[in-house]
Amino acid sequence: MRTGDKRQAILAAAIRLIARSGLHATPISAIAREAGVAAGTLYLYFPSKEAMINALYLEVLEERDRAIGVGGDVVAAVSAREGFWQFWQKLARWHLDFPEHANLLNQCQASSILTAETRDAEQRMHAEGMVHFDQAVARGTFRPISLQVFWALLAGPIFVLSQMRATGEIEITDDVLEATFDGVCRSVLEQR
Amino acid sequence: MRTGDKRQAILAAAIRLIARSGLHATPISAIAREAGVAAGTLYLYFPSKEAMINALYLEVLEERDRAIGVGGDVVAAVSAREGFWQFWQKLARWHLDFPEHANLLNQCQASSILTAETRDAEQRMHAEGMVHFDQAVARGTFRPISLQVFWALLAGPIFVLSQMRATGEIEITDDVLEATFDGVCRSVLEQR
DNA sequence: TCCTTCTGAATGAACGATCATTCAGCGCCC
DNA sequence: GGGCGCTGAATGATCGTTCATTCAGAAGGA
Repeated sequence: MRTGDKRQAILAAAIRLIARSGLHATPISAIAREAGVAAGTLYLYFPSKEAMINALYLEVLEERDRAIGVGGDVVAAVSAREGFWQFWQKLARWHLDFPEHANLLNQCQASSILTAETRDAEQRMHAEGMVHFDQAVARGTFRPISLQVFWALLAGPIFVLSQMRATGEIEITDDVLEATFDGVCRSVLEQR
Repeated sequence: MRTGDKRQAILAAAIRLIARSGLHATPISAIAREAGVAAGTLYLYFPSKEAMINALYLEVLEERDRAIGVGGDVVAAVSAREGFWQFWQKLARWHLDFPEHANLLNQCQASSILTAETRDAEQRMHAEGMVHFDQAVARGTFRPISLQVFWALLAGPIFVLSQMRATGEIEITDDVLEATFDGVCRSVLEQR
């Protein structure tokens, strides 16, 4: 087993269990058992449970950012809608392909377990994405709205669909995804 | 103190503490202290902590449904956009006026603490809202999309804005609300 | 009206279970 | 044999839940 594999095993186990049982009902002992390590091993990699969850949150966030790219799709495509689709679809697919990861982000954000340092790190991560957004607005690709409203209109529907599917309220087909994307386009894209 | 006041005091205390500390870090002892009752008193009103949270979830959900009405606004207004605004704005205002309540819904939904009975009860609550939606689609008020996609496009942005404000990432002004609503209208309203 | 009896809501100390965390010791590889 | 990665039993704190006890007030008789 390579160095660092145990760390990844612990984080992967934590994601599975937190998604299955919730943050409130996922003890260290269960995470260690699921990861196939001893409880004490966890404290070789993280100073505390809270620190572990914060590290997990940031790693999952980075994973998602890596999966959707830095936003280069929007600038490199033939049409505004096509470029935006590439970007939006990656974000949606990630949330649907990794429901446990998406759920972890949700639980962490809502439960006030994240420290100020974690939130700062998140802000710094998102800072580079803003550059692409400003450029796209200046070019007339997006309607002139603030970045926050833009993100709410773009990502909010994905989060709701993802959560609906987690509770079995809906099955996400390509039709559903395209219908949602069509709506999102109308809300944020400059119609010409 | 009237009969039932203690029950309400317990639920109100639970909302405050769960929003402040998270579901994972809110013991019965703290809820009882915050409510000004003994720990044992909690078990006169609820069979267990889990049952208390489930009851709390349903009551907050009913409270929200009561605040936004049954959807009569959409049918009774002079214009489609005006009627939809009345409805959408109530939903948005509720989430912004009661951030602790909104956060509770979020934490409960994400943490798999809700029982199958609770989810069933929620489904039954939402059933009546569908009737208005179907009528509005038939009348040509809304674009022909499924109820789930409609809800995702309508409510998703509100949830994101509400969560952003909770973390201090944004201040919600009337401008922000109107810009978001404008986007939502473009995505779900039939443009004529 | 006054005294006695009864009721049940409320209490909070106590309980066993379980939690996060620690650390002395084990085994493995250089 | 020495150092390192890892173990898992031990620890004290804290958890959800219980229940013997309290006591304010309702009920009823004289």
